[in-house]
Amino acid sequence: MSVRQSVLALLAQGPRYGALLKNEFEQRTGGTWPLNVGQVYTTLARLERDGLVVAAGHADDEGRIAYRLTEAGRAAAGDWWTTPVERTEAARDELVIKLALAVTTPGVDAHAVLRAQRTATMRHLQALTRLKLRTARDPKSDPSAGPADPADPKRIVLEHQLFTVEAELRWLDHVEATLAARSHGRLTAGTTRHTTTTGESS
Amino acid sequence: MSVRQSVLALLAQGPRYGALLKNEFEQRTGGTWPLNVGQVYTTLARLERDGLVVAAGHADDEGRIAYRLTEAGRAAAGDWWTTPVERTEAARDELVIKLALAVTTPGVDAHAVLRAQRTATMRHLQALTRLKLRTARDPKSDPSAGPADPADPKRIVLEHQLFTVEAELRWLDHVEATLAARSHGRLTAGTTRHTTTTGESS
DNA sequence: CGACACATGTAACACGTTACATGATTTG
DNA sequence: CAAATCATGTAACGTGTTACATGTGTCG
Repeated sequence: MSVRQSVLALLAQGPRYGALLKNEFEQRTGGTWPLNVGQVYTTLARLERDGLVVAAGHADDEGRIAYRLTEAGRAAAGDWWTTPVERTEAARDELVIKLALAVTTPGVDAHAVLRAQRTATMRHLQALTRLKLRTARDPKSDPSAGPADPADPKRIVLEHQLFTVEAELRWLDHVEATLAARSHGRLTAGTTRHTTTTGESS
Repeated sequence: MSVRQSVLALLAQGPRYGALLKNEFEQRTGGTWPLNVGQVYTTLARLERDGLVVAAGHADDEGRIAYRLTEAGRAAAGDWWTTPVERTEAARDELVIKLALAVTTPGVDAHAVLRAQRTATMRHLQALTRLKLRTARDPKSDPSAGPADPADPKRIVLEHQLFTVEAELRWLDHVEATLAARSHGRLTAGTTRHTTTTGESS
């Protein structure tokens, strides 16, 4: 629903045409998520089908076709701001499912899965940290703009990623520690392998 | 891809029929994610189309039709365990997108959005904490089973949710603090409204 | 027998996403 | 003029998801 809602939110600022919506979405989300133009048009078509937007009819001088919100559309856009995103139903997270299955599947070395994931997550965290440092001393294109805009969407998005990845890492460590504690008492299953240094498995 | 991969992983333990796959998935993920049986069948059909599984042909005495992995299927299942989940391309997160747009949309009170979300997230966190406490002293159905199974998928999933929600909360606070700092120095844009108590916008 | 639970399966839709076709305008 | 750019739009596919139709035992 993110793209759909975003298009609504952007249109709430005034009529826009497809390609502009693409650009505005990408800029306003800090260039984090590329948005295929085609998807904007499919989204607009679906929104029109649902009576939330209407096309301005025919193209202007440059072939652009603006869309604007209907009353229902304006309501939907407004609701988005006031209604919190519901995390009640936990999202199906591939990593969590994978680990839950891993620890309950005989013959699968959950430790190996954990270690591989940890490495990848670690790498990701480092990449994000580098990105943050770089962005911090290069705020968009304004070399002497003071202490960086607090409302910079790029910053907000990046920091969310950092918080999230850090949490994932902590969780991985936590699970590993918990699992390690088990192996201490006694070596439970015969299928569990402990390769001390290598991380590879054929 | 989660359902698809999960079905592959379960089938790697041996042939299964549809309804059994549903049950096993739900149990092994701690009952966190209900899985519509119909989806199992559609998934199986798609896996068969892709040559990863094959049906055992005709139903057994009780009308069950088992599926088993092909060679390609076995390979795909194995790859899942060794290949880490890639978070490189940040997932489109509705909340993050929403806030990024909120802080860059004139006329939208980002503070109000933040506060509403914070309340909801807080509530969610409390629900999870309660759930954890309850589960802690009631490990599935074994009243005297010692210090709870470390490999309990329910525990793993629940803890991931806790880590994640806590991170989200920290992030929300962080953004709020950052934004608040801005209002302190000087009132930046003319479009920014500071409704001290109300959170409504027409 | 009738109700219920179990099991299979299909049809339909949602959103996201990409690849491709087309036209117009700008620019070297 | 040719190439690049901007813009629109469609067709097709992928996964997830639900609603519904159907058959088959079991049990009171």
